[in-house]
Amino acid sequence: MVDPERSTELLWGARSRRGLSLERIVRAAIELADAEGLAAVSMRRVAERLGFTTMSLYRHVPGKAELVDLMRDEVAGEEPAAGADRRPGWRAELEAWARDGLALYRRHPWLAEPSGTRRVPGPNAVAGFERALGAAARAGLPPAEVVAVVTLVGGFVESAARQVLETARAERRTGVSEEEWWGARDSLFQHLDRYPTLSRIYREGGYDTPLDPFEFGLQRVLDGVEALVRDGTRDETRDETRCAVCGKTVEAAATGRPRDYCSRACRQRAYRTRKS
Amino acid sequence: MVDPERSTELLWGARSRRGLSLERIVRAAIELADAEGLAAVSMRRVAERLGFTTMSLYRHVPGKAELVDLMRDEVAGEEPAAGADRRPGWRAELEAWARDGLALYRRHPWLAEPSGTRRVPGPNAVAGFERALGAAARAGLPPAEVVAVVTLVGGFVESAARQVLETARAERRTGVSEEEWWGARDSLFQHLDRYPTLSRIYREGGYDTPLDPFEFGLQRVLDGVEALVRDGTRDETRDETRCAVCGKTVEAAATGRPRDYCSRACRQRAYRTRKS
DNA sequence: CTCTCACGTGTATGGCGTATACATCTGGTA
DNA sequence: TACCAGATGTATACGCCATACACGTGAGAG
Repeated sequence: MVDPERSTELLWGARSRRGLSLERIVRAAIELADAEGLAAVSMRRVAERLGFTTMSLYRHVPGKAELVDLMRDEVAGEEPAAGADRRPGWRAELEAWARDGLALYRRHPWLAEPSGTRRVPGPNAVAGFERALGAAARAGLPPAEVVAVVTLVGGFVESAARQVLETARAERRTGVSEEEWWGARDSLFQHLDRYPTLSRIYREGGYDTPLDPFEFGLQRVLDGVEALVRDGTRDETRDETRCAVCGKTVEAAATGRPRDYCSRACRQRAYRTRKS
Repeated sequence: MVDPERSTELLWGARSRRGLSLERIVRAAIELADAEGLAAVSMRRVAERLGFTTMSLYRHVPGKAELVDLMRDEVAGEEPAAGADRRPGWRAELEAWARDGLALYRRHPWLAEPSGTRRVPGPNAVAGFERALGAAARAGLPPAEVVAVVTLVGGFVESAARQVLETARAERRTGVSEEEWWGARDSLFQHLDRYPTLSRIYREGGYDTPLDPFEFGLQRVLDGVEALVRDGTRDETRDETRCAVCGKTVEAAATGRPRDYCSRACRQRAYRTRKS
């Protein structure tokens, strides 16, 4: 059903050979999704918006999964807002990348919507990845850690975007704020005295002015990366190395092994990965 | 279509009033999802597995969305593996919580699968949340930050679980390892010289033995939280406070305002949130 | 013993992705 | 100019999905 091979071919192939229809289909689908969400994107509706029959789409796109892949990569190619701050340094660059990512999700909220299709990276998505790699690489980390850092930040952006968009959607749906909505869920909060910490934190005002999950999380994540960077540059001659799985600093064993793991669990994981 | 009110009522209500069917339905649906994925869970298939007609389910469950809510909360109530390490201290507890979360995703991979339904928290999910709040609260952070930390870690676990399960699924599907799969995508990698950093990192072996995204990311995230904790306890008498949006440390302005923001962007965001 | 009503069934509707067979349009060659 | 092959669009149909609605039916309450 889902054919990654065909998807990559479409994503990377010479797009406008005949200059015509594939792009119009993708664009129409994006407009539909922007207006009504991913759920509204059906082959029927896209075709009808273009004034064609449903099956005509299949002359240009193998199926819906590939269409969604193309939609994703198409919007990934949009230029980030030029006005934003572009300070130098790996942290500022990574931060800007993350912020551009969130802006992309804001422009196209359906990106955060679940779709059964597996994601195949297209040229525009890879270009974004490249940009993030460049930023992370300037931190001076070893290559595998550069990749892991970008994966981490990228995953965080998606997760935070989902949270932010979810609450935004909840507010818009009924016209009431998130706070009021939860306030009305008596049926839920009736039971909350079973949870002492939760209700204590609620009483103490932990929910009154919630921190922005994106801004807060981003700073924590980048702080974590920064700790890793500092840890690595601190002292090159020292007899310590990094766990090859999770990156924790570990003192080299007396035996002088070339690579160490911070725990049995991590060692096992490394072996399991290699066995393939 | 999706009715949160009804969902909460079902999730929190006295479950086995008549002792029988709702639980059997949920359990059958979970078995189906465990075996064949969320996509295989249709009202037909669930009913047929129980030896009833499709419509009989609607006597016990208002619709599919609510069924999925119930499935999620049901598995959220499973006991975490008892053998795991249970060291004290907020960091170890939060780490254990995250690891239990990942284990849950491993037992029920469909949790990470996208489903159009919005998630309504049930009692078991809230119990997990309570546990994480307790751990984070022991770090001595102000309440709003405790909530934000748990949100961050929870979001990370979901994101990392998705990544881990995705690669695991990719390996199983064709029987080849992730590495070989990507190696076979010539049509993709042909174009990769357009991306200098990416190909340099690839050449330098950044992809040869990738770090475990869960283990690596978890340590970074917790390092970030730890930096926040240390920052807060370091010096209470100092004339500094935290940005009310993103948690960055900021020096109090000369004017002695009660609450400060680290940047114009964060101040704007705070106002926008309050306007509701 | 009857009434009632929760529970299960049968049938139908409208939407979906897409397989297959057919029609039409177009451009290159004879 | 005539013709034909391939590209492009169309018509119809199938099987799946969630679910609305009207209808039985059987066990417990009065």
